[in-house]
Amino acid sequence: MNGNRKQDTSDKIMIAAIELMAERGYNGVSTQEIADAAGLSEKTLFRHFGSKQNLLETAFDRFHYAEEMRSLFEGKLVFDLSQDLLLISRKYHEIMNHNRKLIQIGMKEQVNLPGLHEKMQKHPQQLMKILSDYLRVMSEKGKVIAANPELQAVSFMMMHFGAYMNDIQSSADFSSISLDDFIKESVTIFTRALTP
Amino acid sequence: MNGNRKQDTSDKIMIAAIELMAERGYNGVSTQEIADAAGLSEKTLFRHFGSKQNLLETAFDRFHYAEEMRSLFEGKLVFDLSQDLLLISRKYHEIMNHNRKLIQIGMKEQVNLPGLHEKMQKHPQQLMKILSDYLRVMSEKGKVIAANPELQAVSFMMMHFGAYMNDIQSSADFSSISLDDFIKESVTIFTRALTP
DNA sequence: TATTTGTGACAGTCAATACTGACATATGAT
DNA sequence: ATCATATGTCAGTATTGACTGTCACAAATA
Repeated sequence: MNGNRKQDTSDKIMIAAIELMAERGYNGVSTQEIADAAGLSEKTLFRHFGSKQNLLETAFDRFHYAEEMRSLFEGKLVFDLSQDLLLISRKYHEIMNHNRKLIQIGMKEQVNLPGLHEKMQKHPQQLMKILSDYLRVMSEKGKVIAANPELQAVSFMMMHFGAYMNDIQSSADFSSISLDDFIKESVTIFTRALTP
Repeated sequence: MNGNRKQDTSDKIMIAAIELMAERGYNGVSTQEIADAAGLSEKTLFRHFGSKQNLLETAFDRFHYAEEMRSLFEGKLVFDLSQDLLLISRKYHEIMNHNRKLIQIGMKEQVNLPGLHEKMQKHPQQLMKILSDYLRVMSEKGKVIAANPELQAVSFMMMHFGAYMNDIQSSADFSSISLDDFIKESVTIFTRALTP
């Protein structure tokens, strides 16, 4: 009915590639395996992408969820520290989970994907800017202790980055602590620490 | 003079392997490259280790710094929250840095090294146990608010795990914030959050 | 000096893998 | 029905990479 048969197969291949490479790394997966997983022939893979390298790069550009962060929080921050930190940290994990596979690939390959690292750190950086700006304003409002907003923001982000990385690595997470409990605890801690 | 010529070459090879694999991953490095980097012949590599797989496993066992954590803190904790958290977090980064290359390899390869993940998480787990025990005692002493010590300990560890991972990944860390400043900030935050 | 031990050089095996070309086949559009 | 487009099949190339065997050489040891 529609003429996007080509796009569909391209997508299938890219999705299969991402799936496999996230587990075994770029060099750990063959083009044959990717094609099999996509239910297509290896030849088709090369017809679409020309090279394995290009396949990964294209896949990354296509499926890297790169929303403008700033707009996500427009009007959503109510300047209640606890509530806002909760919103921010939930959004953070939401975005990171959305890009989970790509992040896993990026962790493994610094060499096969030049320039990937910058893309991957864009979200966290944006978010950190938003958070430190927010903390600065809150400080001016007298709702947060006057200190170094950057340092505070970094600390908060690092905590969640750590939790996320821990989650990603242990396929069977035995930490026995749910992500949501952790998020709430982090908010409690920071609220108590930063409230004057 | 001494008969450890054999051990010396073995070590050279293992060190070269660790160095290269930390950057490019297990599949990203050939035995030829490893031998070259070690200044030896490929044949020697196989004479010593039999297989590439075994080389990595042996290297891991040999160079994985796995100190008994408990003894490191015997008598060192003075039950001043700020001071003790500082000691613990510094020790954490010290140990992680000591195992830096191996951790980098472990992040990339879940598949080529079965059982590696457990070894790698031993330190953090031990440390977390120590910290949560410590917080429980502090709580009983009335020096820390009564809450969930495990959750508090996890939060603290996650923060430092995140900082460490961030450090490892960005070869050129543009975060413009020094590790020591971060450590101090983390202690400040938690001290303020946990003190009654 | 004679012997053992560790290493190098070289040639080679065998399997995997990225990638290509030629031809046939299916599917949708006109 | 025809035609263009997208895919499959099959056979093949070239390279790489893990790993082996053989012989020669150097150094420590006895």
